[in-house]
Amino acid sequence: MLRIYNTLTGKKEVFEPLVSGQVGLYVCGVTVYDVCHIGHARSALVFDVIRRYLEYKGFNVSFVKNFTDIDDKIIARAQRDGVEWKYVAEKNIEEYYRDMELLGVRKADIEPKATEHIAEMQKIIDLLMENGYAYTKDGDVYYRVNNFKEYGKLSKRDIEEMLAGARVEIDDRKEDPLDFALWKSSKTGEPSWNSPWGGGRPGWHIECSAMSMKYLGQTFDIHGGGKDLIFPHHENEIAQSEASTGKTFARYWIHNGFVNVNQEKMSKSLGNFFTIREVFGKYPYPSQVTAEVLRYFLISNHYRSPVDFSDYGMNISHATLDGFYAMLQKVEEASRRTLDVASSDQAILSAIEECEKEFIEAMDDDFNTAAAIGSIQKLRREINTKIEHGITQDVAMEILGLFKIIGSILGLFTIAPFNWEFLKTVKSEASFNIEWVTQVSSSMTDADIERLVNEREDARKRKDWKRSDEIRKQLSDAGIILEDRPDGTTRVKH
RNA sequence: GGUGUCGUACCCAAGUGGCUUAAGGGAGCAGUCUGCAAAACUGUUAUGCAUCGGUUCGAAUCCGAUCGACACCUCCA
Repeated sequence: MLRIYNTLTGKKEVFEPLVSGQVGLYVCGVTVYDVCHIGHARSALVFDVIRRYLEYKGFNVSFVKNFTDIDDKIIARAQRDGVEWKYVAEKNIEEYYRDMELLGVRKADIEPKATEHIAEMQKIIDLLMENGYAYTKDGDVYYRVNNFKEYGKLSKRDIEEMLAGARVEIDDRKEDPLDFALWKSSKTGEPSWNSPWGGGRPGWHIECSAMSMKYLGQTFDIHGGGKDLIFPHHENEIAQSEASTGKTFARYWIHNGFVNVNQEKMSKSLGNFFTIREVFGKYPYPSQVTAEVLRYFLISNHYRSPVDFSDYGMNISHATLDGFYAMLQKVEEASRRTLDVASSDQAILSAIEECEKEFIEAMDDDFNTAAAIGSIQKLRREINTKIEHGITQDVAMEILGLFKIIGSILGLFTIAPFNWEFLKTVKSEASFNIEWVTQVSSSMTDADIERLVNEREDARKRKDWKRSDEIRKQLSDAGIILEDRPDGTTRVKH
């Protein structure tokens, strides 16, 4: 039984979709005025996992994620750079897709663009005009917040208190400072669409009402986004949508927490701002490895809590994944050996069962990926303990199968175990600060490595420990780690 | 000024009334194994969950106060 924390009620609720077996999921995508940072990555990853889990649970998910490709910031960016606003939007959509591919985030089922839904937006504004929720002023159209009695129900805000805060801008054109624009008249040179209220462009918020309702219906199951969108964006979406339809808009609201740096929200002014691209560029491993490390890092916290991004955190995540991949390598080796019966089989099979149960229990509890990961950690330990005594092929296949399923939900373990790249650690003596190694690509070819490993094996047979250790050192300097197995053979990690 | 979230071991982090005299990971220490390593494994590190009161048969979990951190009220994932 899946339970979801609903921002609207402030409680975890049992999830029951509108139509049994179907889920309509809308997530606010990006406003394409710039490239994505790791905050966007977190949001994308969180909802990627939620979507995958819903699918795993057997729901038929309609996942809609929009692009807001017309907005003040896009226009401002275009003016700053002396390019067409359309170019800014298209360029950043391209960049977005590149980033999402790097991250291994699956595409949504429908990815609509605001500029392709102007008519739908105008229809909603029309309805709002008709029933008194909107008014025009000098070619702009505003939403009359005071008429929507439930305004503030999502962000738990009181209209009176907000006014008392006195930080709302005063604008003579509005009847009330809280009113917000549904439609903005365009100045010359700005993008403009014809409308009953004159040439102009949509205000922020209306695009999400239009696109979500178009593809998922006037009432749909889940609406998500970053915590910062609760107010005003989602509050306004509710006001617009519910006032125009008279029906409940989204039933469950899910909001992910921020990515912080040094306990503070990332922001350009603080200079603690990382784009997805920068992280991939800086982290000296293949992008598939980086993707899993970043993903692991971000989902090892609960999605609603803030998470502090750091090099250290990335390294810890990498080291943890190393543990899983090292185990998977051993299991894969075992799966190639023939062993008819093994005393540990039963223990592992029940550990698998236990893990599956705990994993589902954790995910069912508001997508608790942190606890879910705990369950596979326990299994990893159990497998490592038992695998020394040998396991049968069947059991090895069971293990690999389970990790495949769990991996497909979390977006992890997508790399063939022997292709994983282990963390090259540099430990300082003081604590255990691990630094990113700037250069890991070794000049050694696979043939070189093989030759040295073979030479070392000969040396070990002769009990020439000196030569053996020399070679091990030489390889470790090149970033290749050797582990001697009990049977005399050697595992090569690189 | 208003509103909200949060404060769990050396670090990260789950748990939000009895399953928990607090999961999992990292780090430290002590072992097992090993030619030595590495890896893996075992044991160990919070009678206590910011502080002080209260409610309850029972609280990290509920209530109140205090201290601290962050966020939102303006664009923001």
